[in-house]
Amino acid sequence: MSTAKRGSAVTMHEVAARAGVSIKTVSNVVNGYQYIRPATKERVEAAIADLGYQVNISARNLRRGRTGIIGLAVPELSLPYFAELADSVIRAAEARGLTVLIEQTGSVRERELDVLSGQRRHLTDGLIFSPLELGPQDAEALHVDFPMVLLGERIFGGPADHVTMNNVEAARAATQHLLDLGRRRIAVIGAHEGETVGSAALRVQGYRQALEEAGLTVDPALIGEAGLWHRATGAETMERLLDSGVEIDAVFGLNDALALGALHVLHARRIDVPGQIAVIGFDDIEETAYSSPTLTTVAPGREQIATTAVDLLLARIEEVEPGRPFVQVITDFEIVGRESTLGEQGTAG
Amino acid sequence: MSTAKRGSAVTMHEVAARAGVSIKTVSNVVNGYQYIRPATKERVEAAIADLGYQVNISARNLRRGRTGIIGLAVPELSLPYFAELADSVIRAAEARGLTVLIEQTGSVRERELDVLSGQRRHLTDGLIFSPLELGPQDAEALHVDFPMVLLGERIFGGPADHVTMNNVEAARAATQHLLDLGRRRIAVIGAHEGETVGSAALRVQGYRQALEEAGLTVDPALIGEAGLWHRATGAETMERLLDSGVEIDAVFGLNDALALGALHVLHARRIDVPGQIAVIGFDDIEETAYSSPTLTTVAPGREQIATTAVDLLLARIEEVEPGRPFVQVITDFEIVGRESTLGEQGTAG
DNA sequence: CGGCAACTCTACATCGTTGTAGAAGGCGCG
DNA sequence: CGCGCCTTCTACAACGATGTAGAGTTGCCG
Repeated sequence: MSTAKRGSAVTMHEVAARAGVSIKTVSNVVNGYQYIRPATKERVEAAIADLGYQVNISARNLRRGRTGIIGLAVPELSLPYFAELADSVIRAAEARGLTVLIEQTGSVRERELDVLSGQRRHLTDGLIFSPLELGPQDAEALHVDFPMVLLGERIFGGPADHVTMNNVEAARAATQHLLDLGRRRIAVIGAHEGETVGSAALRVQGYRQALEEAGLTVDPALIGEAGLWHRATGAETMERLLDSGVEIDAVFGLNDALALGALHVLHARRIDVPGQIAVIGFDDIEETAYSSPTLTTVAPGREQIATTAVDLLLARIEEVEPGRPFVQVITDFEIVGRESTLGEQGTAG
Repeated sequence: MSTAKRGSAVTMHEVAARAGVSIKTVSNVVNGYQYIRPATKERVEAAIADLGYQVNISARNLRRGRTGIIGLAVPELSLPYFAELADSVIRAAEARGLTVLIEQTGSVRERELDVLSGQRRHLTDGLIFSPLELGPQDAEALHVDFPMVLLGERIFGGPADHVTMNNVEAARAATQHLLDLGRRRIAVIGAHEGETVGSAALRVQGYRQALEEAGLTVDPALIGEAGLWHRATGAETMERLLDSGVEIDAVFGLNDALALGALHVLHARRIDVPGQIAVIGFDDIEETAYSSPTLTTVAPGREQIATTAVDLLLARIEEVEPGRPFVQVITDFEIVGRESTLGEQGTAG
């Protein structure tokens, strides 16, 4: 039914010629301009179908000064949390007619800085950026002149919209969950020594708060460092803690990967979870519902984060409200209780 | 040091004016044209730096007819295998100066077809496509006139380059691994009834081959259907098989997610793995090295698949060899033995 | 019936870059 | 000296779309 010869691009000129109208009328039809006689519209549409015409996005972008693409910069897609986040962002963007271009920073500071200044910014209308390594010394770099939404705590006072969960509060709740179960020797896995503004610091802070509110003192021997928040480092840190001989009856993994790594070690060492040691994670990645035992964790409202971020970015791109001050949106979280703290009763159907 | 006012885009005209040269000379400098006096080049470069100029990619794309972006269409990033694959593809593309735009098809046939004809094709120079749902009836749709590389078995005789592992052979090896351990009642999870060309069919075929070579007959009661290859469906199928009362001493999950779902159920039912039932998966996603027990699986050479696919696509895009016939590249695989079949001896470090 | 508004469509300039063609100057060589 | 060749740079016309301005038509109202 269609003569579609897409290889050698059909342009509006050819469609216009076939329909016997001007090229601008074709443009008008394509863009849904209202003042077109139905008969003309039909002729143009028929010509479009016959020739298999599709608009040249590069040309449109050039003319409109917009690309319809937004960038999403994350550490790595092989980290399940970011893969799931990317999934949600892509869905949210798609629902709003946007396409997503993903950049991986590999949690390397230099690459995170590149993202802010790189060539790729010209391919996109805006950026959703989840930095891990940038610190206060990079605040200046965040003063960019394109629409950007940052994911994660507003740690630098940076000039951009932020979407984040309340890390301190969520970590406090996670710790409280363990305290409620009668645990008193709660280890942390994933702390970053010296850091004061990142997720690690905030979550540790929440942990401390919960302990202090419960009248307990924080034992430094229970704070396990882990630079990268991967399964492997979680496993290593767990081993280090166990080998140190310090008494432990619960573990708070600052993200799920760490907690899963810890779970792995506990299993290997035949330590009963949650009998001897209860474990809680953070992020609610899908895997936590299928590990053995299933992992109690903090669900950060991924969908909500994604849609909020896309909406904020779109508002900036479209300059709905030109001088709007930068906002910080705090999303909801929830403790999802599973076997690693509740035991068998935590089992789902 | 730089007067950078990027908001209202600096163009080549302004750079040219400031450097006192023609706009084309600026273009020449930017593109590394060789016949430029060093002095001129310096002046232009200084002007570029002063004004914070960056080329407008849309304009360049329009003029060059290329975008430097390749599309990657996968079912879902929340499936770890595809997230890890996307990770590898992005890295490979980046190393070759390309950017990747991801599309999720959600394993919906209609959306997979959209990918082949959609608007987005104009944003990209080519496509790496991992279809799951397209069947023989869609062969026609695969006749596209843009560069495309398909991931997965060359199931439709489609006119495109293919990169795939040998599914049949790999599944045969996986099954053989279980047979070598003395297992005889090997269940399969993830079969697709009636399918003859997809990964499911090919892997089941490999399974059958191995059994037949071992002189065993294939018991239909051991073949568990599971449409979606998710953890949840793996769990459901495992439960169904167990409840059916059929004797089982091993399970072959046609992908890791299914196997992990099965593992979860076995754990919940206190069935010893691999004591009573050994489990093997397929894909070697990172999670398999950290599950409890760790999961034996088939590693498909993800990096190799990604780099090969990107290279093939790039060759098509650049028409290195215009009429080159379509190739099918078979990548290597490897059985990674872990606890779920080998028991404790399978433990790493 | 004149005038004004609402339609419908068109010509042209323009977005910012790069390819083509060629001008201008210098140099070597016969 | 004159020719050709290399070097350096420029003017101009594209790429394919859309915004602007405005030319014709209708139709309605007073």
